[in-house]
Amino acid sequence: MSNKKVPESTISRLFLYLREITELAKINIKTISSSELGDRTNLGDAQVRKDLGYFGQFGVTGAGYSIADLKKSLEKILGKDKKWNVALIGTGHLGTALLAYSGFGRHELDIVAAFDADAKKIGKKFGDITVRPISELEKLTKEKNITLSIIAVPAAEAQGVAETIIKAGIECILNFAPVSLNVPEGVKVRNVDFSRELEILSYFAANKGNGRETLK
Amino acid sequence: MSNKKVPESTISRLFLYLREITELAKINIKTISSSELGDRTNLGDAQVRKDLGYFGQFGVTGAGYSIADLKKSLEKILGKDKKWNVALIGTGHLGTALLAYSGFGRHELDIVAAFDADAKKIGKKFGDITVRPISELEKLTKEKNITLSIIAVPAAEAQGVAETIIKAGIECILNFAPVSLNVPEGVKVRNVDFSRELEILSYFAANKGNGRETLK
DNA sequence: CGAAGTCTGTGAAAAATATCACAAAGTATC
DNA sequence: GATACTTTGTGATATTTTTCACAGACTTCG
Repeated sequence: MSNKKVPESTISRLFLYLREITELAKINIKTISSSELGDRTNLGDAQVRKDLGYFGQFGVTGAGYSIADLKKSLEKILGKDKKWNVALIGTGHLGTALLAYSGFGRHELDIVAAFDADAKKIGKKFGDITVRPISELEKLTKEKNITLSIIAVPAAEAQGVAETIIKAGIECILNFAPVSLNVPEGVKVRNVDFSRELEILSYFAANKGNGRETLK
Repeated sequence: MSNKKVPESTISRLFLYLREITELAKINIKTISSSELGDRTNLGDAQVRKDLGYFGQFGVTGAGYSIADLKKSLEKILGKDKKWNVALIGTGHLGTALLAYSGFGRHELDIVAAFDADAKKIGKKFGDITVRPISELEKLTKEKNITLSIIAVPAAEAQGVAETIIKAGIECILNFAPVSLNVPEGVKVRNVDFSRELEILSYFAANKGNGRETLK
């Protein structure tokens, strides 16, 4: 196991590998080679081995990786052996879609509280979650041991909400608002920005056939 | 203007710059320096200048960039002076949230048709869009001049849907399903994967304070 | 108009990331 | 158990991307 800094892109790919072998485990496949896994994720064999190499030696020379073992190791590395409680701020169209999104449940990531600034939305129920005023965020964070947060509010409010989140003691933010958040050192933000992604695609559409389509 | 290949990350950041100066234009600010713009986007002045440098010279030495001019130039470069028609496939929670999402309209990106495999959803109306069976995708693509597509279907169906999209002649896909799509050369896919983003955050939460938090 | 200050554009350097390529270590087969 | 394959783990290399740093160009102000 190397001591070098692990690129964030490696972490991101590890989740991809884990996702893939979880599917394979379901259909009872026992082993996989780096080249097979590289093909399935469109990433190549060397990338797979390099990424895993940051965390140890998981394979058997000549035979590949045991799916059961690799799955267990990746889950440990990626923190999937623990449960993570998530606060959702903003219960508009997107927020409620996220509440309904089954994908999170499967992954030991659990939205345990929802907040909104709009008085009309307070008290609304989504499954077993009741929408609360943002003023209660700090209290709930302590009570429910919340470590992750999702910002799904309009752009204009996102920075303020981020500050409230940080004051409440949460240090990880998934931001859906299309703004660049300013946060202190130590706070980790990841942005999900649909319209920008779609815009980037439109850039490629605009530049098809003028020599830029090979852009990578 | 350099002839070198433009990194995709540059394109992505150009949209960020454009977003920022569009806000500034609204409040009647006339010029901005690379360092100011770099601060506002948390990207640094050199990055701003380098990114713009791929496409030409837009600034005035000693004075910075004219916001009106830069805005116009970026819009041209990024294809925002044209209109792009988008097909949405999948009208579950996420799909309907996307239909309702006002962000797209503002950006010359327009969802003009929605499709679903579920017979029960066919005919449903969202605003002025009626949900259609996927079998009509190809026809509608021609009729409405659709160039971009959004996949918002369950993971298991995403690959099949992608193939239908490509057969219909659409070459740009924004994929919300948590799978690695396999597409032929020339087709551009971008993935938006909430649960992975949230999982990556949980990795950081899991590794706070053990020397990995400086990971970048 | 000249001096002091500001800010761009861009090569060069550094850092980060991905790919190659191969020795070493295993497996499979006969 | 020897031979032919297969596949890992990892230095070395290549590529990509970011950051630095400064000459040259323009502005501002007295």
